[in-house]
Amino acid sequence: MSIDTIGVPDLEARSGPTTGRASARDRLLDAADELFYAEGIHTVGIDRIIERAGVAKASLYNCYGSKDELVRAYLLRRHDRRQARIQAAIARYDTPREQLLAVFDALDELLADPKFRGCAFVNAAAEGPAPDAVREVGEISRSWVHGALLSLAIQAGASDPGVLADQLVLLYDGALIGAKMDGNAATARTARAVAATLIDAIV
Amino acid sequence: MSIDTIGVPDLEARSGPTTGRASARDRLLDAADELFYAEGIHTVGIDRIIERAGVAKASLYNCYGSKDELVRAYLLRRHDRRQARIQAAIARYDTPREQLLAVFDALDELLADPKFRGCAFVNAAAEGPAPDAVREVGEISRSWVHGALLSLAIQAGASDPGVLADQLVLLYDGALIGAKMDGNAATARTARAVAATLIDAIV
DNA sequence: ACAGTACCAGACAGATCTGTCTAGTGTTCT
DNA sequence: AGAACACTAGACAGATCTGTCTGGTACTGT
Repeated sequence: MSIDTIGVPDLEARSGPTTGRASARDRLLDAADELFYAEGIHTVGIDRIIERAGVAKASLYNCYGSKDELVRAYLLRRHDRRQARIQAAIARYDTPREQLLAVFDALDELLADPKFRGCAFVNAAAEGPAPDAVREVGEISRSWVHGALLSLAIQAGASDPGVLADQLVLLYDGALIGAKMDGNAATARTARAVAATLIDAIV
Repeated sequence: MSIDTIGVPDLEARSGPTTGRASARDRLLDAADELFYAEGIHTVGIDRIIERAGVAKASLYNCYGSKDELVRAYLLRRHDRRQARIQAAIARYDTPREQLLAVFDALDELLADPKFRGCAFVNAAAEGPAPDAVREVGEISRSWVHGALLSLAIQAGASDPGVLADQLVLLYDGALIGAKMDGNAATARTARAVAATLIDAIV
């Protein structure tokens, strides 16, 4: 007890802006992110999360109100990361063609991560009749991806950009599933190759 | 009670070969199939299954030993149906090219079914760290699909049939996911169109 | 100094889960 | 008639789940 109490000021001096440790809210989100993604939302109970976060149960319900809302926060964070990853990949290139293919390069990196366990939105939706939070955030993320690919397809001068975007989303999904189910990280490169064929054919 | 008892001989006269009602084992598998697929394995408890099957709990454990083994039977049945569906689609055509595309026609029919809730194997795997039964049957089914496509790709004279088979599996997976997540049954036709492009390009 | 805030520790309620066990019913085969 | 069999009904154990509530600690701003 006293050791913990003494430790806090040390951390405070070293790192954060105001508080030393991350806030209970942030630690909860970190723990939820790791556990939900690795083991599934249904499988992971509140108790495991608060234990890993080093947080009292009351704090969880103070910060998030319910498990469902914690799930929403978890998925929103996953979406933020996906968005950032794809935008960063796109930013590395200048032409729409290269930018479209860069999306699959980013996917390739993702699949190579040993912590990869599939798409968080697909996994969450597959666990059963999805609560509102799961459907809503899933829809947000999927339509964002579709929109990003559509926008690039238009810039690439595709004759039918809507069709191309649908095809590329299909490849994106297929690579994610294949990598998860078969443990085969090469699916992103397969998808990239098909994408290149489609882009070059349709433009 | 007596009404049920009287009803049995009637059913016996009408239908089944030896017994009137289907056996407890079969009724359990029917109930498990519907409930697990519609709502998820984790979500559906034993009690719901035995209630729908009209079967005593002891009978479930007599027939299957555990919930996990019932899950295995459920997935094996799903695999059998998938196999039958694809084989039937292939049997309708003569040329390998048409047969490959027929796989996606069969998929199209599947997605149009209002009961469609995604791929049972993907869903089961997404619920969390998968028990042996889930991993084993999932692997059986996925490698069977891959093998079927590979065999057709060889017959079609593809220069690199392994690559083509990988690409087609990717499209198959992508269509399944897209249809589930976006409620868009058109993904099978999108996948079919891409498949046609790939087949015609590579052969 | 003191109120307010953020947090921790853990008991508790009420529901639900898998799996076991007892006891009894009805049919079939010999 | 009687043994074997498949099955039903439901209590029960033991674990686990979400969410609430009490009581206490430590730091912050005034």
